[in-house]
Amino acid sequence: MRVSQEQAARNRERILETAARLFRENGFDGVGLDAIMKAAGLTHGGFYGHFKSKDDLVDEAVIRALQASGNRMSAHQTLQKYAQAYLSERHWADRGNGCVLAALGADMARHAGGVRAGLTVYLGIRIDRLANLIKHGPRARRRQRAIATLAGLVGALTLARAVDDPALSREILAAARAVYGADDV
Amino acid sequence: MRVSQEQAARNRERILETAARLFRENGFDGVGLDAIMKAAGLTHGGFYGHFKSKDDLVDEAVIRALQASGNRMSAHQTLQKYAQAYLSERHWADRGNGCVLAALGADMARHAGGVRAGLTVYLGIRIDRLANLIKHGPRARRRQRAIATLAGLVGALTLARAVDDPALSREILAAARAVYGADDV
DNA sequence: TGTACATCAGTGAACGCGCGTTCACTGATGTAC
DNA sequence: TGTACATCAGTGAACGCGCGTTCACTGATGTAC
Repeated sequence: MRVSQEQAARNRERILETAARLFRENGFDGVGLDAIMKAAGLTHGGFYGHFKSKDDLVDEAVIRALQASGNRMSAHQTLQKYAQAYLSERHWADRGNGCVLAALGADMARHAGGVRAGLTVYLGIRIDRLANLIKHGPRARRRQRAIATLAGLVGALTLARAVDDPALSREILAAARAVYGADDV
Repeated sequence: MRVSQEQAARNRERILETAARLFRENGFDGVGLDAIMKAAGLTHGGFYGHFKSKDDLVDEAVIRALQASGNRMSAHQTLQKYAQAYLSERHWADRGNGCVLAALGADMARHAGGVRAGLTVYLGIRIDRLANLIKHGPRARRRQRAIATLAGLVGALTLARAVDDPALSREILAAARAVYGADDV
């Protein structure tokens, strides 16, 4: 049954958002088109009316999620506040809607195609913005600290999620908050 | 054709080492038993004489790789030297023999079974050792810095590998070396 | 504004391939005499 | 020490399932008159 063009556009959006969430929760290989389409309220056959292939969907979904987290970052006015939010237990628990770098970092490194190119552009922008949030020091040094801090956030969240023991997870997050969320960064 | 017990034990070792490498290069879902057994010089049918299932192999291979990187860490006498080696371009390029946390961090977080439990134990030990390498400050503060530094190393390597542009990869590694490999950490 | 028809978004069955797992078989190893 | 037989590590074909992809079909939408 045909559907209005507006509805079709909405469906496409919902597929993208659902995929962006399910990929972060289960990895690119950990969720199938069938599950994605079903979660988006459609049947799997209609997928190829919207996207060329699963890889195509991966590309678009990742780029969309990257932009979303970029916007989320921009809501914070200091590096410290961003770090506190990033390293919160809420973010730790909500992998599906959280940072793509922490949820899919290793997966993207292995993935062929447009994902890594999109990430490169996006990460450059994010580093610039983070560097601007740092107050003290010469420009090159601020950029260094921005990169190192971003790496610290991503690594801490990744480790806190990989570990099995909630107490250790909390300790990792708290330690990273103490170091990266401190005023002297 | 039957094989001597010593040869069988050697074959099991080779399967484990091959799997530990291929998993780091391609992810748990990115390499099949067929490819692992072939790379180990055997046929795939013999796999179940050595392991109960692929998940079982994942568990053993990860634990083995974690121990190996723990030994590698112990070879460095200061946190700074360890950071310099960890953030080298050599480590960046050699994912198959490098740090499991950077190569499979997100994958392990999603994986059910023994992998995460093994990682928890191992990571606790590693944090202890890193904290002992830090000279200044009270015990709790040294532990905080050890965790934050480890997170920074893992995150920086992950990002440097995920990005598409070699110049940006090198900049990430260099920035992290400057911050985490400095004497004041 | 109403009618007739072409378009096309979505459906669900089917295909083919890869991969984890099983199994009958082979032949060298290990052991009992 | 030599022989006969049981054991069992490894082989390769086969199975079954899941998943990406295709396709004939449906029926509501959009459009031409």
